[in-house]
Amino acid sequence: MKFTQLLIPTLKEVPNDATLASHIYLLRGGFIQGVGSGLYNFLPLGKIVLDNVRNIVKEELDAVGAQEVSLGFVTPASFWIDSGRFEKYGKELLRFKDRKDNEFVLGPTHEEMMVNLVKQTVKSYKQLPLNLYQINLKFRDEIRPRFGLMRGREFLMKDGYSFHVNEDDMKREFALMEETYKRIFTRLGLEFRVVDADSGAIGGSGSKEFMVLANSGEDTIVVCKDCEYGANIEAATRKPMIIESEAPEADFAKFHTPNIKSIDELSDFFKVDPFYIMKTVAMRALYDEGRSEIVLFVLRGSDTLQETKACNAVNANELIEVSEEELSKAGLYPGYMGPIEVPNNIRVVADDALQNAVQMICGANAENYHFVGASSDKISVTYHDLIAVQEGDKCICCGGELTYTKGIEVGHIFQLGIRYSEPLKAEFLNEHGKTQPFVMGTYGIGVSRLLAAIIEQHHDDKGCKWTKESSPFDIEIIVSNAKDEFQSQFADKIYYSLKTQGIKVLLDDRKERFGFKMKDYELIGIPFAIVVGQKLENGMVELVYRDGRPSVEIALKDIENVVRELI
RNA sequence: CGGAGUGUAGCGCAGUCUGGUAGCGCACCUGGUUUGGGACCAGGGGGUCGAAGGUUCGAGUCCUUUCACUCCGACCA
Repeated sequence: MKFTQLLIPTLKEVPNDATLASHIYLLRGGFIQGVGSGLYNFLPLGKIVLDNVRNIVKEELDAVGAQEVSLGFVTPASFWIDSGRFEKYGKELLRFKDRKDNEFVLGPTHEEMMVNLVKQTVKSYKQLPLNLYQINLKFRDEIRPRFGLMRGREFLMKDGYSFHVNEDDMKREFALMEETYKRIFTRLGLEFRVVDADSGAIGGSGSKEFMVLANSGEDTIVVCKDCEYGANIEAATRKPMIIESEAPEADFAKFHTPNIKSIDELSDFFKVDPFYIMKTVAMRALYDEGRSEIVLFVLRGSDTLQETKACNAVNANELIEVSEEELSKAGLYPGYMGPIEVPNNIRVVADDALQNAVQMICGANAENYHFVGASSDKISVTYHDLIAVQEGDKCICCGGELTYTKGIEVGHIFQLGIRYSEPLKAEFLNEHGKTQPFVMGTYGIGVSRLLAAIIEQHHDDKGCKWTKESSPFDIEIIVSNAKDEFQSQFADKIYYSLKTQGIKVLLDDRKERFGFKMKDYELIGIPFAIVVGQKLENGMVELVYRDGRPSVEIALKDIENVVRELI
């Protein structure tokens, strides 16, 4: 394409609402245009990149037997009522009515639609397995859209769903999707990590996230320095801690501890490691239909509570903080709460690390008193993994040191099982002629988010640095002085020549000064450029690398070979 | 939803405190000079000052209401 024929409105100044590199450069480079909170138009360049990413996703999925479909963006509310998500999904679900007062939903994800599609068309085990996907718009009325394409309300997502006769076959497909996703992100030139994840609102058992490593990422992930282990902080586990300092020894007793409330104060007062103190965190758990209760989460004083894990442990929709008034109304004393002699049958959940714990100190649920010599046989609770893994903890796989890093979630795959097929009565006849629900998996990729992720990982202070397969063009030709007939004609000649060879070329034929065009080239971020300039008279052009390598001069006769080499 | 902030030309901003002819830079149009790192000169076009109401002889500026957007916290591809 010729620059003069393309709409590429590059911006010299930073739009004031953009803070993140990807947001700034995508706007400045003329890839996208903001139209409202979390809503963007894709301009010609942005659309080309989006299609590149989309095509890679499609190619890889088709290659392993998945089939593309396209589901309606507007979905009847009845589907959502049937699955129970009409209420549960909350305000993110954009609902509206048509002229006849029928209720509809803009699809935020398409489990219901896809299950319905398959339910109507697949009746026999002979038609399985089946993996269907689409690459389509989604709309989620996010509480707080931000960071440009990173978290829009309307976004492009690839969502895939697989249907199987049993768990084993679903797990086989799940593993296949993991491998396929790795190929997709590798082709896009991304440095990423596959991590264990929490399943969240979608539900299901095993789930894995694909994280693009970038400091601006919104997720904290735990990785092992010595092995492949990686997990979202929400799902990360560790090797049980071993403490060197001795456990205190005391018979079970109530101990006067006036004004000694925090773990630190207790640790000082009793001269024991926080490891031997029980920390009790009170949270209010919210359930469906407005029900809620106070729950006490108990863990070792050396640990901190991971809220997502805690939320899952009690099957709540959400955990919120409890005010001091609510606590005292419930008969609880901040600083003196504990799992023993709990008032009013308040629910208590303890961390796995407290199973069989002895010689612990914990709040006595009485003001100014703690118990000493407490052991887990004194308490009747359920045990769950509740702790947030800390940097420096030991890897559960190999014992290596765990550290934190930041990631952008670009893919998430789930083993759903019969979570949707059963309530929606999506069933088939198995080989024994018996009715059984489909065993499902579901697989998502944030396609438009990938554009942001690529730039987050590949940019400098001048602009974008698109990776080979994502770049809108393979190479750019810059005419140094477009009014110089000799330069223009020559640039034109190699432009057409490369183009006929199937190379995607952008010719900057604008009548602007050299510096102006170089700045735009760097901002847009195509991997290579050929500068046709003054040296042309000596039979030379210049090859510029966007990745920072020094440019080199090449002879005219070598241009095509060099270019073919590069791409 | 809680906290903070911003709405003035396509973009970035000043003007608002202290009411008195709506400005600057970039971009855009015309002509000319320039042409290897976002050129220069001259001329020009473009605004219901987010919206509604009020105070006033007079409101971008003061008052009330409202809308939108952005940033910091709980959700997610």
